Amino acid sequence: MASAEHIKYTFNAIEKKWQKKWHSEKTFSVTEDPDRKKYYLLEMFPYPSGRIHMGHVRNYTIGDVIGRYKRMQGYNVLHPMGWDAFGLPAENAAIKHNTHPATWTFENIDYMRQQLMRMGFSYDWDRELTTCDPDYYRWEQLFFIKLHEKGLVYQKVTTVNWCETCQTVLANEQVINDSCWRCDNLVLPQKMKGWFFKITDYAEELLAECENLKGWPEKVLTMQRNWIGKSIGAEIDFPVKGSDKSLKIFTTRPDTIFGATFMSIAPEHPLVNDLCRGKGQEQAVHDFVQQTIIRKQRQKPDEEIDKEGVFTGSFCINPYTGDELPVYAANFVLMEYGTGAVMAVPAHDQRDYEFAKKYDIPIKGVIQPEGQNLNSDTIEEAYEGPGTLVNSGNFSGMASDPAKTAITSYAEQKGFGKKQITFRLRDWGVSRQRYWGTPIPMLHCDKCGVQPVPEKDLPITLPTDVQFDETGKSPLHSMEEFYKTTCPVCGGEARRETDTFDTFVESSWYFARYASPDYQAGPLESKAVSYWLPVDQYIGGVEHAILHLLYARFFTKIMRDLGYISIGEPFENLLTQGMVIKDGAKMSKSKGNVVDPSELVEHYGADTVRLFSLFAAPPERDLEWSDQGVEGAYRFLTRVFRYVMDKSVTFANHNMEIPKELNEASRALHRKTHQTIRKVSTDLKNDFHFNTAISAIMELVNMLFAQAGGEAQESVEPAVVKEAVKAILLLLSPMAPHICEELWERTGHSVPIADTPWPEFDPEAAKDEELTIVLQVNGKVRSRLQVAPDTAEDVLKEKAVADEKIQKFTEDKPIRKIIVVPKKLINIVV
RNA sequence: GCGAGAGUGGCGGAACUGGUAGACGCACUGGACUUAGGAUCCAGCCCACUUCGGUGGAUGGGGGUUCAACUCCCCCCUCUCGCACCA
Repeated sequence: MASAEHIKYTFNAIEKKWQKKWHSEKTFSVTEDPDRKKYYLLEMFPYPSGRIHMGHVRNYTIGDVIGRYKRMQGYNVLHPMGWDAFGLPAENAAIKHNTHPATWTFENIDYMRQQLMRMGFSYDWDRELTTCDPDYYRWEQLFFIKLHEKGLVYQKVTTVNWCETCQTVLANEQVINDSCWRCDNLVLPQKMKGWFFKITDYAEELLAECENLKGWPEKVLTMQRNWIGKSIGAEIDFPVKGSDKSLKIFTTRPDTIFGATFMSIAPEHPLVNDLCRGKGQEQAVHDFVQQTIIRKQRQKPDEEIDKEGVFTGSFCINPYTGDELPVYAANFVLMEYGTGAVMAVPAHDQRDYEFAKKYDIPIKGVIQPEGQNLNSDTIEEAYEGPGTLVNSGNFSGMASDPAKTAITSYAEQKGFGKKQITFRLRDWGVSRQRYWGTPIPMLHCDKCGVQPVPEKDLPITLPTDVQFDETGKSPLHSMEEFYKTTCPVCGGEARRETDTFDTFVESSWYFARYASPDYQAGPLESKAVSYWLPVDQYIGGVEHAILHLLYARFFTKIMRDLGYISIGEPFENLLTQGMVIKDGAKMSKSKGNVVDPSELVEHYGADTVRLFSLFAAPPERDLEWSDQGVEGAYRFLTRVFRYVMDKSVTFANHNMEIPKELNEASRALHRKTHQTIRKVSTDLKNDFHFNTAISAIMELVNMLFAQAGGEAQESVEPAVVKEAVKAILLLLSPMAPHICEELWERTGHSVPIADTPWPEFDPEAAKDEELTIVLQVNGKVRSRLQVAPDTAEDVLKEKAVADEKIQKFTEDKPIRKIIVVPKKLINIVV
């Protein structure tokens, strides 16, 4: 019997021992090996904000289990880690603490790297990359220049989302409820010049390929589809009466065009001034436009505003009917979508209906729903469904769908319209007025205009000797040494672009760089990327369902079209893990419910923290943190440790064969062992449900304790116990690797568990000797039957009917039917 | 408003293609060991009734299909997330 001291679970020493070993022996470093099947596993890399939080721990633990499991299955597993190191918090911290963003960032990285290592994650640290490293972002600059050549980036002045607090522009995707995604302050519209990626050129492909992303959660795909927002319709020109101009509208309902009774245009529409000039409406329109714009800014996120508008004084001619339609500037028409002008059909569009009622505009029904009689004088809401066209000239009598095509073709023939597909997706604005980011490799020459920086001059490195002031403005804007340059065309004086990239650019391609992180001759080494890509399993939070994942998909297509890679989609399978919750709310400093991973590791060890975050909930669901639950995970590991240490001497000294003849207790354990291997293997393979896998292992451990405890029981064959313990250690090792390696070693294994193959179960051994057949009478459980698995159906029926308890319920009632579910149950209907 | 997901003991969560509802863990209760126990081990633990053998009820609510429903269908309620005047 081992001494108490000997069996103490000294997790701290054990974990550090193995972490050191993994590090020094480069256990998890990999290289391309064409003879082995690769598995590229990736978790979303962190922003180095200071310390890792529970969300990271959960995300990376899930990934680590998969990585270690795949590795034991013989895959060549690439599992890298790095840092999304550019971003605004570094600048804010720099101003606040009077330090440099780089200093702050690198200190955080050092600290967080050590935290991750302390968790025992199986990363290939040789591939660690940091996006603020010029060796990384230089390739981003190269992409940009190449895309500029291809016409896929351009500069334009637009109304952008400006965050006053962050002193920068935000992409549409970064505006949440009209507020900044980072600081939560209200975002204001501002006109500004900036660089854009033509992501809309890829809208169709990004949408279509959603169909092929079989390994993605439907929820994420739906969000992406909605975000891209494809609408098929028509663009029609409505001539302005008494003018040579016309108003271009977009509609998805050309079949309702005969029902148009007015036009509405966005307050910001460029024709607004022309339309009201000389009509006596200038003042009214001007006031309305001003008022609407101001109100839009002040509007609260969820507020539904009343539909309002003002007559511009002009009329448009409906090219189908010749009707004169009054043109209104209306507050609900969006300049950013379609053409910024719409034809209004109050009978068949609820918004137009409300507007028409308010301003007393006629309502004209042109779609007759099947089996109803729509009377446009009495309807109380618009009918938006399909139907048969009425009052629609030659098109009357047609059904909505064919009418859409017919009416559009007519416009095409006559030359005043065409079929048009509109996307909700906007081009991606990437200019940020910030310092701590990748410099945009462009310059402006007064003579030659905007020019890309020549490839040979790359990278444009971010200067480090900069001063910050309280305003938060980027120091680059006033830094002559940086922006003063010469024009590559004429050699004259030129001004370098002082904006930097949106940091989402860095995270849009890092997964590809991991394949060849140190490659100097280009962004990607083709041999390496063609071996490793695509990512087989990507894991991260749902909060990136649109932003990051859409950009990464876009960049993959760009890199493909630039010839760097041959794949079109970056992530084969996507797992979006749920949030970590405490006391019913997301962990946050303001709520005071944060749990610090490092404190827990200190107290219980990394294995316990890992085990609990896997056990408490399946990965895709939110995880409710429970301090007592952690205690339970710790208790379990301690139990395993004590049990194995108790037997370790026996195990280490004997290579035991399992005898052919076993007593009942031994057979039961042997069976349970193989059933556990089967259960854990399927849980890990199918849906990463680690919680049920762990509970299966717990059951096996419980059985060992139960058999060891009872004195009256027959003794269990040591070889069978050894087999069970081996299985427990192997199955548990991806989740709690340190303790398993330690016990593995102490039970006499010289090859580490990480290099040991995943166990196979013996179907013969896993087979139940006896089955419990449930006996029901009229669907209610009345008794149970123990039978051999191969018992014939007639015998089963016979036994069931003869069962004492069953007889109580069936006597003097005729048996109408007996239903037999093989190996499960018998239901007797009386 | 639209779209997606979810509602199961005191709690986190199990339940394969319809077939024993509540695995496993936490909390709780009792016992053993003990100077002590907040360590460990064993046992109990959905609710109600009970002659302690059982009986009835129970997976948000209501209805339906079926020999059999947490699981399938219809209606309703609640919660979470996403989108939100997208023409």
